[in-house]
Amino acid sequence: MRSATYREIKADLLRRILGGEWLPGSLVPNEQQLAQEFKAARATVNRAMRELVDEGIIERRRKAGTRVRKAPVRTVRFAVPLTQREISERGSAYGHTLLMSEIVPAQDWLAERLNVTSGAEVMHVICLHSADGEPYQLEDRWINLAATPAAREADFTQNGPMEWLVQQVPFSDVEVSMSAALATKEQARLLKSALGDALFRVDRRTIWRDEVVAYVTLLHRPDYQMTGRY
Amino acid sequence: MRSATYREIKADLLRRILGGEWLPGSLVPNEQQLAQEFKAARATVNRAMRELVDEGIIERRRKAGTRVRKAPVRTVRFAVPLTQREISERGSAYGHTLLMSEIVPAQDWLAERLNVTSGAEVMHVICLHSADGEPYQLEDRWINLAATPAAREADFTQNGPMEWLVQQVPFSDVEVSMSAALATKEQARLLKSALGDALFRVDRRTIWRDEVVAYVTLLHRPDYQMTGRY
DNA sequence: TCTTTCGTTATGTATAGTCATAATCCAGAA
DNA sequence: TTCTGGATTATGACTATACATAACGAAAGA
Repeated sequence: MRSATYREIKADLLRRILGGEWLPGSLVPNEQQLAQEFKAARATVNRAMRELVDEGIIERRRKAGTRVRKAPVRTVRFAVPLTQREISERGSAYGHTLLMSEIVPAQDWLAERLNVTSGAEVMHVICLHSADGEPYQLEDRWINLAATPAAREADFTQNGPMEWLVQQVPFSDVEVSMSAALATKEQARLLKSALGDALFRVDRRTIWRDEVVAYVTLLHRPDYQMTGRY
Repeated sequence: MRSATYREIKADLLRRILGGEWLPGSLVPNEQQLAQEFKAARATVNRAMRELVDEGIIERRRKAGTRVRKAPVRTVRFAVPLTQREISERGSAYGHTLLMSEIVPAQDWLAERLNVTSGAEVMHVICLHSADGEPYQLEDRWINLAATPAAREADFTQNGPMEWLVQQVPFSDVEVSMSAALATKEQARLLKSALGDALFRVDRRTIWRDEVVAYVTLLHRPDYQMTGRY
């Protein structure tokens, strides 16, 4: 019998778990035994098992051994696309209109979100993204000028503020929160929907080197869905 | 100089990338060179780099070498909690009321979602979850009885249908989609909110062994937020 | 000039052996 | 009886080596 690859081992272990052969909570044979069974090196079995840990299928503790998780870690991964890419990958024509761009002192609520002193200069940009000419997303962004002074000279007519920011801070940490919100009159007008429609709202804080670079609210049309998979 | 661990190597590579020493798109030294630099084995460098690939920081291709990603993979991971756990971990008292439980033939729209023939028997369960006595989430679930016949005898008054299902199929594949919806009169009444409020809606299809086991719609109170992090 | 072939190269995977570390368990002391 | 300190054990990590594989690129052939 030929020795198995780590992928084959991983697939086989997964099969036994999903197939109910090894029940949740039960102890899995140790690396030595499995290595022998699959005629592979212990390191190979180890790699297969490590990936199963990453996927939340099993739990491992030194000396205690390896167990099938009782309640698998259930997380969904959502892709967070740039609006422009999201639209063009659907095959639609992307466009955006800069509705506002001004520099103002930060209000209290904003200063807290951006983690700056109240009254510090921030840039406020409102931008409407469209797909095939139809309104798609309303972007309301606040940029911390202390963290990214280059924003003063940025031209958001060519690239939207989102694309610009991603170029500035490609490896940022981001906090996201999603909720539902009722459309105000102004929002409804811009998104060509009705006053009081339920809009899907995404709030993001972009953090880079312990500074909040930007805070943005994205409002989507009522029919918008964000989908993901385990 | 002592040889570095894979964690140290990974941290150092990350530092150089985040610190701007290695710019997006640029070529990273190969494993040999890095192994020499860190006085470690190639396998150790390899492991560090593989984890950076997992995290979407770098891209690797045989022969072509390793590059810093230009547009890092941006995904958010959301924990998908069981409602009961979500509430009790907040320190609130959990409760639920079974509002309906009946077996009916599947309508066309549902048959499509459950991937069964139109008219097949499905179980329809509606359940209201509460935190500290206040309505928290309205669960409207359809269970494919062909896939989980045991649901006929299940008692959802002790454990909610969600907990029951997780026990039945602990390792399921799940499709999630989130959106905003307007509260109907009935929904508003149950959630003690107002008619026409914007509710945060989550739809989930639970798939196990290529069968759709259940389809559920979860409606949250207007102030509900789902948060995550990169 | 265009195409095919093949050598080179960087990553991908596997191996055996070693040492490190955390956790369990048990024996013996207080 | 309770506590403490090893002995044991399973995973975690690292090394050196080897071969596999994908892809680039240059040389050979049409």
